[in-house]
Amino acid sequence: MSLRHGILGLLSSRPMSGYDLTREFDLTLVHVWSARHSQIYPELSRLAAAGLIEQIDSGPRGRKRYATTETGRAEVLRWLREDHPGRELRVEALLQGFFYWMVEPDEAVALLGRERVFHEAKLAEYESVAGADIDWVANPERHAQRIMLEAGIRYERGLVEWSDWAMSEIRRGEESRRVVQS
Amino acid sequence: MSLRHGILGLLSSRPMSGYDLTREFDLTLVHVWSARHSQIYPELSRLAAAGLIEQIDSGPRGRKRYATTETGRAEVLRWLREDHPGRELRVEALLQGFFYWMVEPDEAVALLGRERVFHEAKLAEYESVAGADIDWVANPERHAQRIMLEAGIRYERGLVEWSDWAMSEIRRGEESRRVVQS
DNA sequence: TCATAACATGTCAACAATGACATGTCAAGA
DNA sequence: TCTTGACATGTCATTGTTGACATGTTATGA
Repeated sequence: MSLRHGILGLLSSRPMSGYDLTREFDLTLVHVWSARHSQIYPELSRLAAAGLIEQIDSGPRGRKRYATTETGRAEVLRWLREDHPGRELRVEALLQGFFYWMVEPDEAVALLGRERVFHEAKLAEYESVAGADIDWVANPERHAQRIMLEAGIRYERGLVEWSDWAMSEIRRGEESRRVVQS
Repeated sequence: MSLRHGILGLLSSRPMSGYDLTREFDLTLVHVWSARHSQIYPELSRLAAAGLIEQIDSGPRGRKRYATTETGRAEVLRWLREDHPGRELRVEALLQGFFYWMVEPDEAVALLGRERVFHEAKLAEYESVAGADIDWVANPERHAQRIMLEAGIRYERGLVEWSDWAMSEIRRGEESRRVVQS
């Protein structure tokens, strides 16, 4: 249940409302863990009931700000130190790759081209954030963000390069089977 | 709903039982999309009811073999050509990275070291499969598997290299803040 | 002969996640 | 004055996923 820890982690840096948390998930965490407001609000109630966070004040428009409690911060640390964090991947576009053999090589190459376009755009987006005029080492929190951004950059760059490799590999396979057959 | 398409894709290569499918998911697809037998069996019933697959025979121990129907194969192709395959990532270990600032630099480095160990082992595993005495281009299906294996190799290698980079980056940040402070 | 392990299929309660629906506030600018 | 868009919080039905429970078969080798 990482939604809980994502919220707890964000609230450890500063008090936030459900709305703020939703925005934060959408802007940064979404790249590794997405969450909608419809999941966040009920979880805030549960976390408050469990004593891991508490509502510290109310603002205009019914805004409710929450902060972590001592127990809540301890729970994030316990989670960070945990022995077996989930590393499981679940990517529909990569699942599709296993079935590229079902289409003609030309089309498989086209599908890979589509992947390349997507990952190249993502890469450009990340690189522009990384290149922005920000003092990334000013504080440890921003530095952690920069480090995770780098993971994203390398991930996307890896997939761009992989797409290229895969396209040429498909041509190579096609060629090699053509030769064997004749 | 990619479970459905994973099953349909696997059955497009050869008829299989729920047991076979579970094994296949566990051996290969698990790296990008996991599924347990408790999810597979009910889905097989639904797919059969929808006319996308059909039971072609029965074997010993109550074994039931299924094959795709024409409609089923068409559905896989429709899915492959679909405009917006999900590329969303959800990796708990990477979510944790955003909160590394909550622990001391030494501990953050240790946590990254743990990640490095994990990804290095995964990488070695994938590389040993890739290096096995297999004719990967013999047929398009195996070739697709090799291409996806390559994605895994690059993904894991990327994370090993990223871990190294991140560890040195944390040291650099620590140093730079120490200098500013003094 | 018997134990074990792999083969084989299923159900179900609990939990996680999504997308749609629902409601209302406040600031800014036309 | 009014409209629009951002702010803000919630619910709920449906669907996806897990882990535990349940049951029985067949081959292998001790």
